[in-house]
Amino acid sequence: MVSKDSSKGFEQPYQRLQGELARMIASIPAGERLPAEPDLARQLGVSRATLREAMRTFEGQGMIRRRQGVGTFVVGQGPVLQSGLEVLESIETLAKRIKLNVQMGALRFDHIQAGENLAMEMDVPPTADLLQVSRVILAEDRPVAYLVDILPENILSESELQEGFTGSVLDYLIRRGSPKLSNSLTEIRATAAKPEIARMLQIQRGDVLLMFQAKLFSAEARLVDFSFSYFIPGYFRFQVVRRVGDIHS
Amino acid sequence: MVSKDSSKGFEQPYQRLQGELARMIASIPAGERLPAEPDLARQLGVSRATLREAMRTFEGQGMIRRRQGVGTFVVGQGPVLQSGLEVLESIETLAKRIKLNVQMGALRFDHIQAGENLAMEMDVPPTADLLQVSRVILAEDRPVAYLVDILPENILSESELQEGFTGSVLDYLIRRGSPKLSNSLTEIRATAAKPEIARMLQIQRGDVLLMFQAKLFSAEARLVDFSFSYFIPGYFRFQVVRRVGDIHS
DNA sequence: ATTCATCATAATGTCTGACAATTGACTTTA
DNA sequence: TAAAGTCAATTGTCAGACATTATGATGAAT
Repeated sequence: MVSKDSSKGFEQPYQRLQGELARMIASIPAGERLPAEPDLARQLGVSRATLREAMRTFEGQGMIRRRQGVGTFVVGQGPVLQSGLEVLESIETLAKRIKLNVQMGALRFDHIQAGENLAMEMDVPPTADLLQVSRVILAEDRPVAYLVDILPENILSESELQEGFTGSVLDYLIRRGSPKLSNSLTEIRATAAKPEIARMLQIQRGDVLLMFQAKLFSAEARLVDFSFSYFIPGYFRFQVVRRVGDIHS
Repeated sequence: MVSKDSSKGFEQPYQRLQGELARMIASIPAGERLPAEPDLARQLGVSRATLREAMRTFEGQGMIRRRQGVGTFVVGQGPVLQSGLEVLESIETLAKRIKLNVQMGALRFDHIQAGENLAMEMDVPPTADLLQVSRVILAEDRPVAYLVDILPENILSESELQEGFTGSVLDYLIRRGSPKLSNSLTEIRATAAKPEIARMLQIQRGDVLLMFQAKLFSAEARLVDFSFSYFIPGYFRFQVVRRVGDIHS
């Protein structure tokens, strides 16, 4: 049982790697070279094989580029790191990175029953009790987004959210640590503002909004959060790296 | 110099792997288990390390889920494969899959000079000659999308496109095989239809459109295509799997 | 019979070391 | 000067081993 140094000791090497590598890549100017793999592996305290697994994912997201015989380079486009859609993060986290001063306004809780449509989408009985959390996100005191989260009551209760809720259900669930979250399936749409939402966001009815409709799944593949996010164009930049698909069946 | 069987022999192992693994994953029912890594590696003719690099990327895209001590499983959500944004494919390819009868209309070529803005975005001299390809995509004889591609003249010329162009610059470049394409950086926006585009799409000025602004890069990290895609909501469903980010600096 | 602890088994996670393939710079040579 | 050859550095791949974790089987205790 050599315990390996591993100062933290509570994370799997790969997870720690993912974070440290991301920070390192972000800290290196575009176009610059990363240390050679053997050096980098030593420096990060993992084997080259494990390092390469992580590198491959970052390469897949277009953050780095590797050339055999030459080296690994940080690719230009900074924005990929800034707001890539591959990683799910809260509006707050995202906004902080763009150095926006964000606040939450018009918070509202509603206890609703699933009903036909929601029961279909969320795969629960139509009589299921749900908690609906709605709020406006303000940046520099101007409304920029309207967020609605719908969760089963047994996953999150209103009383639990009363304190320590800063606007992001996602961040709250991550902090709480249970259930363990894995990923979200997000559908991207453009929509016109309905009267209710227009009023909340202080825009005109019919104005253009970017909308994410997301299903957040736990590690056990259970749906824990069904959410609608409406964004006023111009405040956020959402980007995604799409690899050219060789898959032509 | 054991030449390894490797029937094809012209691709790097990893690239071949990516395709074969994708097909294999797609062919396995959701929830089912993949063969164990050592077996799978043997079956695909690569080492376990190489296989794991590929697996890691598919895991990152939410297609598979691995559990230590148990195995690797194909994750449910069919939509991931159906119209996930991670893979770049042409509107035609996408439309075919949804079984839409698609056609191209109002094709138009323009020879333009880059100018200030385009020169910035595309990283070319302001005097560079560019080819602009615009067209409307019709589904069931109704306009559903308006596409504009802008390419350097030396990459694609009008005369070359005169024959065999079916509406997708991407598909054409893939078929031609040069330059080799790697990925695109796509920004997702919502916008109101400008008069010109509204006329093309037979909608009202100011109507809501989903818009992709994409930069397509070659394997040498050169920009080969700068494109704008406008979609009328309701005909396509764009989805993306976002993994919960552990990265909290 | 039921419950609990223990063990064996199998799978992924990680490590080590090596060799192959590619690139770029340097050296040598015509 | 220009071409060819050499060499070192770097990523790509491989093989084998051990570590860690989850599952089911086994047997003992209740």
